[in-house]
Amino acid sequence: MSSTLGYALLGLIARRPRTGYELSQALRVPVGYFWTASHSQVYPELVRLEAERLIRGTVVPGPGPRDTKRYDITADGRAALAEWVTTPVSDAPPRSEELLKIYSIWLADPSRARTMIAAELARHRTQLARYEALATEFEQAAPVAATQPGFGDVATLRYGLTYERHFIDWYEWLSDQLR
Amino acid sequence: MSSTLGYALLGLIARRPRTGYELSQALRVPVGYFWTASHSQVYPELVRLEAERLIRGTVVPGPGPRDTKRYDITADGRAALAEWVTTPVSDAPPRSEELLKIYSIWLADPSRARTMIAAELARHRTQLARYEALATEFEQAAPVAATQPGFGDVATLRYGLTYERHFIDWYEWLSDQLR
DNA sequence: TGATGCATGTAACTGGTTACATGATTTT
DNA sequence: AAAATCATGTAACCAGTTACATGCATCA
Repeated sequence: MSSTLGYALLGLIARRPRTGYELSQALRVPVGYFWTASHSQVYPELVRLEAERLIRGTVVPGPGPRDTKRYDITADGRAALAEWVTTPVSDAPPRSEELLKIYSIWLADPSRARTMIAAELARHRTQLARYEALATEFEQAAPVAATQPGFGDVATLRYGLTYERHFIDWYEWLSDQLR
Repeated sequence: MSSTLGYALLGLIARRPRTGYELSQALRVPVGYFWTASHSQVYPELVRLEAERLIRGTVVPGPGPRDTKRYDITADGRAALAEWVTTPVSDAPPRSEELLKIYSIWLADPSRARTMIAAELARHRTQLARYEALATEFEQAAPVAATQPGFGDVATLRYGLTYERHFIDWYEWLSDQLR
């Protein structure tokens, strides 16, 4: 196997069996806070994963009008996923359009630049608030061991939280510089 | 105009005229620390930018065997770039394969997980050291106004620096959790 | 009766990566 | 003599986005 999307799907199915529709819905919001996909990507990928015997689909009567297919992970799928998570990530740095804009911010009109930065700050503060609300929920629940699925949620949420805080700090510094 | 790559190129050319080859070289290392491209993307994009009169190319004798084309930004190009940098970024969250792996780390063999995390920590520490060396250089130079090209470098480097520190803190927390 | 949700697909297009191609000059 | 650098392109492929298509059930 190869594609990152495939592993994103395996990661979801490994937690509990799901239908293609449910997986498509889940991927509209970023999995682990940093991966999205559209349903037009999901359905063909599920076909590929099943062909490779990493997941198994069984037709069940759906809650909607049509029958639906519920996918479950196989032993092979679980092994493939467990192996993938510990292989080194590609060393290509992540792309950021946001940073690329700041690279050329020096030639923008200063008042427009300040407006733009204020808008980005607001956006990141909203996101931070969302993460903080989730974090509060998590803290009230029982602590999770590192071998429980919930650990993935806690760890990625913690990253999201500090990621947004760091972004906000930086934008605050930036808006200071433009004053 | 539209493509992000086009704006990355404009951002470089706005600082000083460059040849296609020089631009390809510059983009092998991420511009603003967060955007790369290969030469096979750069050359066609330069043709498009010139067709839109955002840049102007003049043939000059190159340092190598072939003649080369040196591109300079036009008034239109500068205006397009200045406008783009203050328009809101797409609200799609950035993708991160790294985070997606952590989302499923719970089902990995714990000792392999620890090894992987140690490797990622080392990678981020190396990157941080690189950024810190650059930051020291910048601090020794004269301070730059927000309307000077150097401001883009200083601001993006500052982001890179805190980004890596934040990543390192998070991985340290993570390796604590796995112990 | 019109919108929303359930449910699954295909097609066209865009952006990016990898590989292939060519050929002169300079350095080892 | 071979490798690296200069210099610029094309082609094939892969991943991801947007749009198109269908049709039933439920709710406002």
